[in-house]
Amino acid sequence: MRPVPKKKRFHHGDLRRALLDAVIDLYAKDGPHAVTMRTVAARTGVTHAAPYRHFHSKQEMLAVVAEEGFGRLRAEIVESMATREDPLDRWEEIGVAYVRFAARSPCHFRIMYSSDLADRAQFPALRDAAADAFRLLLDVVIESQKAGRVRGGDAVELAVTAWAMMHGLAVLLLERQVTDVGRKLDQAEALARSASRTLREGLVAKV
Amino acid sequence: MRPVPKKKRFHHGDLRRALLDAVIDLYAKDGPHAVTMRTVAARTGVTHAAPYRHFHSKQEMLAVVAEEGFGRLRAEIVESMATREDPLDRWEEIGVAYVRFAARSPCHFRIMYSSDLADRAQFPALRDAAADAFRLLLDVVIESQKAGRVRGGDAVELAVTAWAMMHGLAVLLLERQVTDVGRKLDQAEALARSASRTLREGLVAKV
DNA sequence: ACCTGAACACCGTTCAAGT
DNA sequence: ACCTGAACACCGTTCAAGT
Repeated sequence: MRPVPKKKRFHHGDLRRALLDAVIDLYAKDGPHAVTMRTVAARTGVTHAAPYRHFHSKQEMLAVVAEEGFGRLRAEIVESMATREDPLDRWEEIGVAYVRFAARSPCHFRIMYSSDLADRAQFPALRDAAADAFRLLLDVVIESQKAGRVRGGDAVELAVTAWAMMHGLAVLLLERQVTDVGRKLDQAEALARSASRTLREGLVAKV
Repeated sequence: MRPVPKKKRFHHGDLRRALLDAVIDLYAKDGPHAVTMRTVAARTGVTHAAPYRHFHSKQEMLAVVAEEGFGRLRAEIVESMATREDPLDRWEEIGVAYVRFAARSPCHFRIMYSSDLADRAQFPALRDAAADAFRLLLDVVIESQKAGRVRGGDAVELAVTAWAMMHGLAVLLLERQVTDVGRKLDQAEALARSASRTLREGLVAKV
């Protein structure tokens, strides 16, 4: 009846969790190259075959990390949206939150959009998590249109336009392709806010 | 005095060129995973150590491909700009050309912005080629400001905003994260044009 | 049920040796 | 000067075997 003490049943209470955390740790410490099945396993104190009990492949393990990243992004967007009432203000806040997430959680962001996970059909849970985050933006667009605050037209297209702008900013800042601008978090946020407002003007223009 | 016939001096007349072309061929045919020193070498009929006579590393070889990509992008932008006189029209045309390039040359585009080449300080020629392309956009922004056609402010910031939007669109379309929208080239171009015009409205707004 | 140890087929890179 | 052949230290993945 009495179960074996959980602590010593296996090497880890929760190896799966430990592996996912190790991915981010190693990525943050030594870069994307340092994240291998072998280093991740070693960091959690198991051999490099052990992770295959919890994930079918390295790709799947990274997909779970990415999925969690989209969950966190969504939570942060929801939180930032709560500070505003006006739909256009909310729109702006989403964009700023998106870029801020990329700046604060660069490892998650890079894994979320890594080319190895581009085939979303292969990772339904990841696709859904990404869609849930996008849905927040889409809802605000629809709300803004209903309130007559932005021009009509395909809501998805407008949402994609806004998303593209923020995604582009996040990527360019993260990859340091924007000369020095991305070094300070404040600058990244300020740039995102400025870009958001420019876009807002453009969207309001044709109401 | 008489040199050895060029044709048979070595296995290739221009192995370097053949290797660079093989990178794109393999990428287009079998994806990024298929591009290894060994497959690239095999495709050009040499052993996998031979490329090291022409490039210090795989990374450097890809950097040269990326550099050529930026050259082609720049040429296409110049060509598309020539069709317009008005600075704001030129601006729009740059954006469309950027997205069109990504849609037509996805392999080059992906290599140009691959995370492995993110450290531009390591590849000065690549950095310069990218800067040359960005310079086209920046010049149009400055021209537009001088003509009083868009609001004032830091020209680099405005140019980055425009670049970010088009880059974001290109990336999202290429990675098929925009649901189905990116399947047809025409749709990608149309979306880019629409987004460009929205942005233009936003930039004109505060003149 | 979960992990180990050894093996397999791959990588990128180096280097003595050939021509 | 340019390429080969063999070696090295890595990968991701598989699987019989242990507990």
